[in-house]
Amino acid sequence: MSLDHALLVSLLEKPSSGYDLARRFDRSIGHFWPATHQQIYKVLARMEEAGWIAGQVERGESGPDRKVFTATDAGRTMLSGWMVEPTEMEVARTAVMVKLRAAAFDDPQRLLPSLHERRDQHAGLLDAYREIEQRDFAGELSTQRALQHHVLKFGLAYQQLWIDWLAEAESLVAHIPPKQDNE
Amino acid sequence: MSLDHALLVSLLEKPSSGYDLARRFDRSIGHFWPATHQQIYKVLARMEEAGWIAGQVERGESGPDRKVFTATDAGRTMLSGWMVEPTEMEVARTAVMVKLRAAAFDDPQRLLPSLHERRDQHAGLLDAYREIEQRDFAGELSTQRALQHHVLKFGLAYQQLWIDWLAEAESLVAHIPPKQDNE
DNA sequence: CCCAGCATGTAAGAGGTTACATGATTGC
DNA sequence: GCAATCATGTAACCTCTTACATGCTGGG
Repeated sequence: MSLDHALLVSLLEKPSSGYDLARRFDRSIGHFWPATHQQIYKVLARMEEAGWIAGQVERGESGPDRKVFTATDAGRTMLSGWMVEPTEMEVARTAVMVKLRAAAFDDPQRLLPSLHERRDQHAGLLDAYREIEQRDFAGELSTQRALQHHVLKFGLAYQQLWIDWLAEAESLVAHIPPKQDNE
Repeated sequence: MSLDHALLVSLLEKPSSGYDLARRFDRSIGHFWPATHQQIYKVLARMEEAGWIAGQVERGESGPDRKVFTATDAGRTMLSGWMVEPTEMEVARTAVMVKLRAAAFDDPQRLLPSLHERRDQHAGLLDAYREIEQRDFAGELSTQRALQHHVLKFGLAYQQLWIDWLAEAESLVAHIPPKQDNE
């Protein structure tokens, strides 16, 4: 139930409407906690009722109205308590791993295209992260920025890990004699 | 909907009852696709109905009956088709990242204990993986074993990544002047 | 006698995804 | 006139988690 906390942090960083949050989630924090607008609106409503955030409707002169949310003191307190709780390790469900094991019961070479495609995707993300780093995290950083930068560094290292691992996987799979009866 | 495939692979590796699978998932494949026995029984029933696996009840002389499942040809075909489909990148929801960003609005040092605890957990997993590697993947390996080994290598690198990143995070957080008004 | 392990489930609920809905404005 | 963008939702569905249920056996 931690989309709540991600949204609260986002609102502390900058008061926003649900629509704003949905778009920002596509970029910054959404890389580590993705959410759709449907989810976001629902959680915002729940949090407003709980008193953790307060919404104020802004009349739109040109365009529709927007409801801008701000974190309340109660929300800040809640977040502060959550922050120090031990974080249970979230489980990774990675289909690629299952496929690698499945390859033992088929011609492993058939995996090559999807492995390669997957590697391209990670390389694309890595590039995107690098651009963000260049653009937003060069030179001296405030505390807030430094913390955000460290989060980004995890992303960089994680994508690199995938790229390296997939490259090895491709070469491993490519060198297996095809069509052998292994079971 | 990929617990189906994980179970199928497990059944190809060795025909088993739901109970067996639940216990094996705690160790091997469960590190990359965890599942509880409740889930497993339900999916097994669904897959049997679909004809991907076949169950045979073994009367237990001492102890309860067990229903042992085997992958069918249809199941094998299904798996083979799934294997070559492109794997969409699964999203990582990592609460620690949210907490790091939240720390900018609180005293960051309060994060230290949970970061350290978390690092211990990853170190423990790393050790466990290393033991598995020593025990099960030494010397010459069959195709099946080699593939499984590569999956394990991802786990090793992943845990190491976390450990390094958390260590850096701790030192970053520790060196921030406490109680400053950053917002 | 009680607890741990074997073996199989049902049921309720939380969280997330996908599809669908509405209504206004700006740009081509 | 039509598509895209702004802005906010509802509804159905799937997956996974957590709690509860049952009954039998072997060991201390």
